[in-house]
Amino acid sequence: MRELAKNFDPTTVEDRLYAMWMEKKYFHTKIDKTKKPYSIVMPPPNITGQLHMGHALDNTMQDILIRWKRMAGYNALWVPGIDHASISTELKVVQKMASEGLTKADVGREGFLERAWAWKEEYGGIILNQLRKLGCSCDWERVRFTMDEGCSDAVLEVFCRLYEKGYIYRGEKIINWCPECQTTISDAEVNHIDKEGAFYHIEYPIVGSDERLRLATTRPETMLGDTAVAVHPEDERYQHLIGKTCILPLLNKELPIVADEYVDREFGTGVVKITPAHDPNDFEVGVRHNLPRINVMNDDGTMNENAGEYEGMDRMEARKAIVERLKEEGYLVEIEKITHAVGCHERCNVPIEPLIKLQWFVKMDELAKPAMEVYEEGKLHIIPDRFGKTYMHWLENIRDWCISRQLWWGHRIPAYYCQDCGHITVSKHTPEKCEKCGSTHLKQDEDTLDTWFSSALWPFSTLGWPNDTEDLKQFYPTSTLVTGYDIIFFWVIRMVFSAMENMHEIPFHDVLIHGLIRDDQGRKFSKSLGNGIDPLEVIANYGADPLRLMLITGNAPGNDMRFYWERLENCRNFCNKIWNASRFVMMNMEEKQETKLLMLTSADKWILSKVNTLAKDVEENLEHYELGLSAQKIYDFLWDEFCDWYIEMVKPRLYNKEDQTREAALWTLKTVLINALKMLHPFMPFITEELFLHIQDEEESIMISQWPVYKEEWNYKENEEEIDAIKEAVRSIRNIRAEMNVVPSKKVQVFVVSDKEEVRFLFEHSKVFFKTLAHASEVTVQADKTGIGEDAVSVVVSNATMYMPFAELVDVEKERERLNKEKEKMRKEIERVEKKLANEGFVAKAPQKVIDEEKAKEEKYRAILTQVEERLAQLK
RNA sequence: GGGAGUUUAGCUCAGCUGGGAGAGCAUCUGCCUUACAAGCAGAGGGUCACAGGUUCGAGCCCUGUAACUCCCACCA
Repeated sequence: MRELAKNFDPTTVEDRLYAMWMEKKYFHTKIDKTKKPYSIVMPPPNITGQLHMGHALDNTMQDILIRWKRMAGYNALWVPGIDHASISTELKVVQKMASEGLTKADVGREGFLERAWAWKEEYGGIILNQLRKLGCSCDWERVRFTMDEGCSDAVLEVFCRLYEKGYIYRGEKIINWCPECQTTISDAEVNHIDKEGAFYHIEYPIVGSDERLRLATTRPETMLGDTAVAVHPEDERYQHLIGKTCILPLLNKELPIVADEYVDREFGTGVVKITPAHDPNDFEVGVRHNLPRINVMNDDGTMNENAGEYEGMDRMEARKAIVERLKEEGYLVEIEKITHAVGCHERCNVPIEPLIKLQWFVKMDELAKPAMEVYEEGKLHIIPDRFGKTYMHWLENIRDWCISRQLWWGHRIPAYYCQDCGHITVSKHTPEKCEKCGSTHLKQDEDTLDTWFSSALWPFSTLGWPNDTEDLKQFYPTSTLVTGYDIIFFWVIRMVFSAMENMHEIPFHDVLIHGLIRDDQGRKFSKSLGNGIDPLEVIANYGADPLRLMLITGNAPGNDMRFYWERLENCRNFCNKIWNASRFVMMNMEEKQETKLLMLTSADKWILSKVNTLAKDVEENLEHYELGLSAQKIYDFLWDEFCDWYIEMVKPRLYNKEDQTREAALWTLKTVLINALKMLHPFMPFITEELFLHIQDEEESIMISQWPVYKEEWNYKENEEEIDAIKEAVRSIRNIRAEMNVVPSKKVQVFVVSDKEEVRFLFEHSKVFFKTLAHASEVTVQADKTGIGEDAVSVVVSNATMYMPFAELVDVEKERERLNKEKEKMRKEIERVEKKLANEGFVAKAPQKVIDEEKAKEEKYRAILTQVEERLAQLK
């Protein structure tokens, strides 16, 4: 048994223990058909990412579940992995090349990919190493990467299958274009940000009339692509204009005035300019009215040849120029300042440009149905359940998913275009010739797939699909997916429908959703605010265990949480507390323990009973994913019950080597501590392992030790009641002493008076607790007040009155006042209970248990009142 | 416009199926008591946002109101 340092120092244990766990291969999971499987696939962090608080929370939760299930005898598997993060990584590599004066065009596709892979090799694993610092017990022999061979194979397989079934198609539709990143993005990647803007009121002259049609737009530059003006079909103001034409200012083009339900009569002037090539709604209107689509912009956000004299200008410059010109020519009648939501790319915050492009899409309506069904049928659980609404709402309103990206880093779309007949061959393997005309002039699509396409397959691709692997048989569907609410629509939904389509089975049974970690002012962590807190720094300064505990306590499931250093310090202090408690236990176990018949005392049985109840509660909370509650209960048990009460109660027995119950005390200390440490291990893996290895030598690691379960033989209800009575008495004495400013060094005699024999028996055998816990010099238990002078202060508890003669310092007046206060309090309590018990409805309808409890209270209060009154009478 | 969440002690938040309001931090008092001052003992502090309702009983369930937050959405 090694000597423990006085304080817990995480830096000296964490790496050593992690290395030990690795070496003993505890993280590696072998398939064991005799055990029930429990599996989690880790949400793969981006290879561009650094570990942040969100990862720390997400992975702590997963590690808790996995460690718990592993100890509880499950065949527990946690698959780690990383995501290629197409767009972020591509940007990083482009940036790096830029510093060398190179562009993508300079190095070409092959050269670029070489650099990207090199980048991945260099930086991609960093975040996984950071997870090790956190203590994550993933199976590192199963690390996957979204672009590794197997995952890539799964991607191609799914693409081909969906294409064959008609769920993947290529079409010319209006998509979200990021002029900055030069790629399409999906609807989910667009953030609507409120921005200051203007509503430009413009007048379009009616052909063959002096009338002018006034309309308002936030994007005047797109008027160059207008191909109609629309009004509501039932709008009385404009009935006479429907079917006529108007003149598009600046271009002097004639535009039809069409009627369409889309127009809101109440909004603006009730007239909308229709630009099918630059607005999704206008696009729809264009389809209904067969309008031409005129694209006036280039991919980089500058105006193109259709913009006439504005060609080459940036879209914002063009806006200014056009507004200026409209003003000059008298078409602009008003500029109204407004704030409106502008769709921006979530990654670069540049306003997206709706453009019509030929892209690949996943047809969603059919695929979404099974994903909704499994939730509605209760096969897929979302915790907390309120997020089920987010899930359903998104699925109900889902639109086709644009999956092609104009990027090089990613899974290249397996579509091959025949240069002769134009036929598209979609195939996992590069086809030698066109499947239609046999031509060998084939050219593969240049685009890659949305990153989320591969992540959507993660639960089964990581287990070996499309091969029929043993891992899939044992661990699929996975048990729990842990992720933040901000990612439900990006990922969770896509995993569910992908699984339903390809596996015909849900990807996971439970989805555990957590919130965001914010700074102490409630703001999101962000680079621009510079308010980020690096988990690795926290770990270096405080340890991984305090961080983990802090992240999961004091927070309701799914709620956001603020990062407070004070809370972290408190968790660090808790580490120190259990460290020292363990140190205390060990200090007393120095000599070889003899195996005697144990004589358990009430205190021993009480704490055993408590730890037993704890096991039951913790299990129940964990089953319900109430991780924070279970951790809190272990914390409270260890600090309050075990340290503050049991250890203090047991000290005299330990210090007296002749004590008959000394061995029982040691055994109980050790047993209870080990049980509590085991329960705490999933939450705080390092410190619990370190202490466990010091305290016992029966098991080789806490990580693979037996999880504590409730035992009926440790249910000592009577002893719990006894010790509770002692605690109440001790607390009362402490209270009085503090109130009267009696210093701890002053020992005072205590008389315990009770006319009940069994109470006297209990106190007679608990004298020691008053001496050690309540600074009593001598304790006398008796049936009446014989020999107790008037100068004693009294304190009344449920089953006894205690008297303490303080000799010189008792002020009878003050004592009377105090007792009267107590009397009044009891009167009120009795009144309350009486009222309750007199209520017929209560007696008739409340459960018997509650009624009995109330009756017991009444009895107790009456007893106290009687004793207080007796004492008052004595004082006179 | 739709949906969700929040409102509990000075601050940050718990409170799991309705049965006498809790924690951490902060404040005040007394203690370096031989595991721990990163500690121990004690204290103060709350109309559980507001108004109704259901119930024998509501912080918890229902309705409405207010304030704040978040998500979704094509009002040009």
